[in-house]
Amino acid sequence: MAKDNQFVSQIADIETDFPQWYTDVVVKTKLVDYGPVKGTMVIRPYGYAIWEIIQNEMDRRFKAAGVENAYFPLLIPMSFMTKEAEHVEGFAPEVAVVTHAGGEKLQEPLAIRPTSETIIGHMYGKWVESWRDLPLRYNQWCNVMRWEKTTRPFLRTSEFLWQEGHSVFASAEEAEKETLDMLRFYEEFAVNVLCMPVLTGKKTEKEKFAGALATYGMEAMMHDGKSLQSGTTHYMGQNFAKAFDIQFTDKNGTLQYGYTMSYGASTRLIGALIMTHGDQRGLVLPPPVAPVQVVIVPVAQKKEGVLDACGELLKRLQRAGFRVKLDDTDNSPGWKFNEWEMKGVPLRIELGPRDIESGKLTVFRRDTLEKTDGYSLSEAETVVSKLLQEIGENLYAKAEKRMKERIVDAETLDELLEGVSKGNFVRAGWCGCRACEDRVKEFAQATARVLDKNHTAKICVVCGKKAEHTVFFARAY
RNA sequence: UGAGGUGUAGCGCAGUUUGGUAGCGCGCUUGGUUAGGGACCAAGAGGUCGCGUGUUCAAGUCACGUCACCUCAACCA
Repeated sequence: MAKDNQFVSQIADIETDFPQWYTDVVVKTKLVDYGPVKGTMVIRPYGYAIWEIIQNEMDRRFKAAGVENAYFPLLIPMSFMTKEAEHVEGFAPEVAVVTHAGGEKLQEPLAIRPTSETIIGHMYGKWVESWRDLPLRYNQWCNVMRWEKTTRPFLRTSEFLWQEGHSVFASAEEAEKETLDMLRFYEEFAVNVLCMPVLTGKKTEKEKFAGALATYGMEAMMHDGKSLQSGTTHYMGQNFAKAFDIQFTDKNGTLQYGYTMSYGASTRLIGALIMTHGDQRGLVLPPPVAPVQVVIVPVAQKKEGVLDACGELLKRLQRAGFRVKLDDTDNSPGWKFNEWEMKGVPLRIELGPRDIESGKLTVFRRDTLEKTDGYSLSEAETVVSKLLQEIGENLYAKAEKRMKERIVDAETLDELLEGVSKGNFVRAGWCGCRACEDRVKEFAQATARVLDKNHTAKICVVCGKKAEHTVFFARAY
């Protein structure tokens, strides 16, 4: 036990020092390392493997929904950035700009994209001429740069990886529908791939994207009760179409502006995963995104037949379609157990002389920390399949239970403050005015995350007037 | 941008008060014994003490300057 405690002490306490726990976990499990430039991170193979799975799963869904991939340039002429008034105001403070190249000062400074609405708007302006050209529904996987003051691996870095989808439609209705469809798309992804419950809904004016008419968000509740925006969709109306001359001739021969929308989800999803499911021992990865779903740890691996049996099991499970790893390094079994638990592998199989002799399968579940040897080695494929399924469902259920328990209602500012201080999402009425929203922020350091679709509150939590909306307030990352 | 903190071996740190041989733990290399919850023994390798200037016979240690990173607030996927 003493040794076990020693191991645990390598990671900060998850309950009392969550920020440090997070930093410890991402670095010690080799997901990331800090880059030499402030706010940059290196995504190491184990972390990048998670991103690749997220990409593959999401990309497959995009393509099924009819979205096409493309790639637009990293550098954007500064003049593009200023074409949409609100957009430039919102992003100017965090744009990095290239002023010199080839040893000379550039005629026009070039923005390193913080997001690509402008350059894609510019290209769409060239490509759209007729109603027959619409809709355009493109997505790109890329990096973007936002010069943030405070940074944290995955949650907020100067440069991050994401996908950004940009569509243009002939009608407002179609663009608005796509905006809501994509919100549901993200939600489905969060639930089924990340095993992560989320709240989705419309953002307030204050929280909406610079240049959008409406922004919708997907918020996930982290282990400490704070909220993390994990995906957003934006309806731009004709704002960007007018700024970039995205015009087409309709069926009646009339010149019309298109309606645009965009949506994005980033490597922040990995941060969300870690903070949603992690525990005192480190990462807990849901089977659908785990780069290693099953690790086979040989016991007494130098004894005759052990490694052979492990290799055979490895091949069987690989053939069955699982992501499996055999750890045949020289480390002791105990060391491997702890290491792979810290790295969040959902299922571990311990295979030693005893198991080979008896034909039993010894498995350890990361989510419940339970070890059993009641399964048959010959049925390994079926057992693994069943357990991975159960683990995913259990992780979702646990996270959903926690989220539901931590949504509380408030009718006064004091109640709201008490709620968010205890790490809850607070559901409360809001009259809709900016002053009251600002007051919540000032009083409780909490922001309006999303509007509740089931509007139930009667009065505004701040001013007591009639509530126009019911809002989920929370402290956020 | 405000407030605090830290820079010494790959990692974590001690040493700085009172200037005088560069240390500890882990990790790493080699060999051996081990093996069902972070094994043990032995022998090794590894350092411009963040950077610069100064004081001094002598600076990791003192002075001044500078840079970087981390944490917390304000701003943000």
